[in-house]
Amino acid sequence: MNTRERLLLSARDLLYARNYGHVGVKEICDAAGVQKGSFYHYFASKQALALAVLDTYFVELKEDIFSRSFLPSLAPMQRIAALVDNIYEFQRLTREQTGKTLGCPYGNIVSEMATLDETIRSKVATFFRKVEQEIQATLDEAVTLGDIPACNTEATAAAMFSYLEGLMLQAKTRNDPEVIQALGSAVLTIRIGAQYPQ
Amino acid sequence: MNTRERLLLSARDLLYARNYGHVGVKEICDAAGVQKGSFYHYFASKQALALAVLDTYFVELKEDIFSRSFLPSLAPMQRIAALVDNIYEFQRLTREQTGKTLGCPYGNIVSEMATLDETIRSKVATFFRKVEQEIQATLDEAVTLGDIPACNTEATAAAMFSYLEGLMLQAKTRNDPEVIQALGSAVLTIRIGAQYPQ
DNA sequence: GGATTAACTGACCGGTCGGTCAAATCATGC
DNA sequence: GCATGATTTGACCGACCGGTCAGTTAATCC
Repeated sequence: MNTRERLLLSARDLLYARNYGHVGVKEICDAAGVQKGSFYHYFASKQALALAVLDTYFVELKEDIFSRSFLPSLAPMQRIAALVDNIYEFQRLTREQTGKTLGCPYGNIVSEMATLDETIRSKVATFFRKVEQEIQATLDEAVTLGDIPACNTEATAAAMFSYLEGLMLQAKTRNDPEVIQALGSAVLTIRIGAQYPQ
Repeated sequence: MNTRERLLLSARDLLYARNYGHVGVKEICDAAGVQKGSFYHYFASKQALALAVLDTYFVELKEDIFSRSFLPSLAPMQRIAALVDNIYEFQRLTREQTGKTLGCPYGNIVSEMATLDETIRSKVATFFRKVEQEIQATLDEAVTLGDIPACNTEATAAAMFSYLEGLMLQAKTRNDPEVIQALGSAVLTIRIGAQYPQ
């Protein structure tokens, strides 16, 4: 594995576990077996590294979870239910491996950095929008199929995603992923602008 | 105003705006017009200061918002709607004053510190539970009055609160409090364990 | 083989971190 | 006036921060 990739992998794990401000460049280098000088051969700054981690590995994680949730074989609303299951499973796994429930990688970094680094904030904001659009497309399909009454699917998708972020923060706060399973089903009850009573 | 109080007030504002790891003891002291030595006369550590801020000013903020939401003159579910309104109003105000949407003070610090400081994590977890209990009591009242069908009010309260945390994270991510108003009404649609179709 | 460039090394930079401490100053009660 | 304890001061500590840089090594190309 090349140097740049080793740095990105170490950074991914350390940043997710302990956040940007609490992880030093030296620590990332040590974990990757790389000298500090080499770090700055591949990345212009610590911030540039963090952006690269967001763009590659954190996005990869989202792709992985989404591809296992948004299956054509499932009915639209079942895909959203599967998304909750897969988020739960991922949080449960990291809890098993690290002893800590770490929450959402994107949610963590944006909570920490939104007011301090506009580049990071807007990158996460764009990422969030994309996720919401995927959920919205699923809701549109559900409406078309008549599975749910017509509603404001854009707003409902944003609300559902906000709820999932809230759930992951709850799980991190309690250091217990089970809350995601216990409360996850409610994501399906969220509705904005429903045109008919349910 | 005495020295300890000045330190707490400076810490409250700085910690809320820029988070624990990104604010130094010296900066808090400078803002309060206090020497560093004096700081350690009143607080054993930076962590102790943060805990004191949580216990006093952040709790005070919550009390303030809740007392203006959970009014006996309002029907139970209207109180929850009022809670959303007051959260929105607070985020809008801080955005107006600081140019940034700062999100939930508790959510921010627990997102940053949950994996690094068990004392802080459990304090926030306990605080969250209390908030959920207040919401639950309101839901119980709504069920008793027949305003909503019976449901698992404990789980529903936790889910509603998670949603509110998610909304505040969204507002911070977009640096725009309006999302709280746009999506806030959906909190009333969240339901877990409803015994009858709505 | 010689030149060029990429990759890497490790010491070093100024500055900041949380925290300490002995001494000075202040307020209080007797 | 004097003693006592609370409060304040500001210099100081070692560790660490993100980042730099001159120089070495390794790979590539003509």
